[in-house]
Amino acid sequence: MSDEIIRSAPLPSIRRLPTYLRYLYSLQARGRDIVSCTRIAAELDLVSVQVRKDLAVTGIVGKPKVGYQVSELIQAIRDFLGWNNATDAFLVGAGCLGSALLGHEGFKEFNLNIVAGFDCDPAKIGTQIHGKEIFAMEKLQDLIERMHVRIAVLTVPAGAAQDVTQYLVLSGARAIWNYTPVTLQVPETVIVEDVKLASSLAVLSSRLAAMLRKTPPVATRVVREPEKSVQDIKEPVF
Amino acid sequence: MSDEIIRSAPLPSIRRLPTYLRYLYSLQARGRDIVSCTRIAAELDLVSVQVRKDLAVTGIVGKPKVGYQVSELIQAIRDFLGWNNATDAFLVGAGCLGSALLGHEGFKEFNLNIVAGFDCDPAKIGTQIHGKEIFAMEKLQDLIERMHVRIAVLTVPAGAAQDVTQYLVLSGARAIWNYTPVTLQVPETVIVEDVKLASSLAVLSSRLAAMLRKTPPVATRVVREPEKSVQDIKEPVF
DNA sequence: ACGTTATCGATATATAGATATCGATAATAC
DNA sequence: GTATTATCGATATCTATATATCGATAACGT
Repeated sequence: MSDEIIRSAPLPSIRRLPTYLRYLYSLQARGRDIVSCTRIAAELDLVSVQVRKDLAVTGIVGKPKVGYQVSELIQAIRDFLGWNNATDAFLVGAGCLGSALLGHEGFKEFNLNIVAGFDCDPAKIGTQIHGKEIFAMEKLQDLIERMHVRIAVLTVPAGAAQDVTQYLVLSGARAIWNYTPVTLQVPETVIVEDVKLASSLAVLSSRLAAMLRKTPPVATRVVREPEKSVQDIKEPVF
Repeated sequence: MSDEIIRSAPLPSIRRLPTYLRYLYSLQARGRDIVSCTRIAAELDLVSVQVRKDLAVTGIVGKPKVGYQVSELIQAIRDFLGWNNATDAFLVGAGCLGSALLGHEGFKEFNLNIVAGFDCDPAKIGTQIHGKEIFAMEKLQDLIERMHVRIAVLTVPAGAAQDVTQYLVLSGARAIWNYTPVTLQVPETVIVEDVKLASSLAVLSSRLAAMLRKTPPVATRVVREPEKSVQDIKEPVF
């Protein structure tokens, strides 16, 4: 009776949602308030059936022959992702990459608000980076509790990643956005999402290697025209 | 006769290769020179069959009851990914994120060498960021040709992404590592690999939202011990 | 030396995801 | 008012990937 399978939405669909969201914003900026899967697919190099199935995971319904209400779609996607209310996060590891993320404007688009940084380097503690205060690691637990922060952005050196993670978990972090290449060990109650830069580069490298094997450098190339310009997008850096 | 299907390696396998590589480095640092799929799987939270199949794409062979030679494995993976010889790349867009990547030590691990940055901001042109010279965009074509650079790391604002891409393609770039959220339009001869930060955050957010729906905050948590410490890794930031 | 066992490589099965098909619906044209 | 058509939503098929199974091999213990 109670062993009904709660099939969560396909991960690939979830991954595509932000792309749709961006496109919808651009439509809104252009004053359009209705859109069809056919059109979305055409603009984003996908097929309409897939778009329809992806959008379905958010629970939205469209009208035959018409399409979807742009504003409703935006609302549905943001609801599904929990991007309607601003979410606070802490950043741990204010090195090169960490500092960049502290100042990254693009996160605003997802309502992700990195409120402060943490580091173990005394030289950094007490300073501000891109307007965000840097605290000592020891302050983490207290601040997580007091500010009800759930997400930690992890940008420490690989060697420190697991130790810091242990500390994060003990301090009450519920989710870790992991920019390190380390496979983190966490209890089941804690969510880890890896930003695997290395995986991404691996795909690029192997494809490039394969292509260079096949096609030795050519002199002329044809540039395909962008199908429909995705130029006039109001949203910023990413 | 000639229509044999050249089935390229599964993308998910390729994505996992860097993880194996890192782990193998750590083994090497600990002086071990033999390893089995069983062991790799245990340490990286995978199953042995999958590891075996993944490693097989590189063409390596192991010995029953023994495993693989660590050094051979490393060599095979790096060969497959083209990470044995240093690869030069240009970075385009020296903003917040771009600057961070210019100074990012972790890329050394993949033998990726970002040799210079490009930007349209006159204030940046001619300066150095993390020791890398910043050039005017106009210099791109000439330098790509003269230095035989194939890879461009794209970190411009979203609004400029497609235009800059067009320019990159015309300037002779063969591969684009895209850190922007834009779906780039390129000719088939050019490789694009997207680093979809937004997708990653979407997964994190939706899982967190789902978890918070189910399990309201609890007071106590159990911390699972890391199975085998992945601590003593010599490799740096990522 | 011989049986036992850990591991590999290959093959087979299962699952997840992508793609194709089709009836139903509502807007538009006539 | 009726025919036509674009689109949705559901179902069906196909493909890619993950998981399971199994024989072969080589080290190890007895």
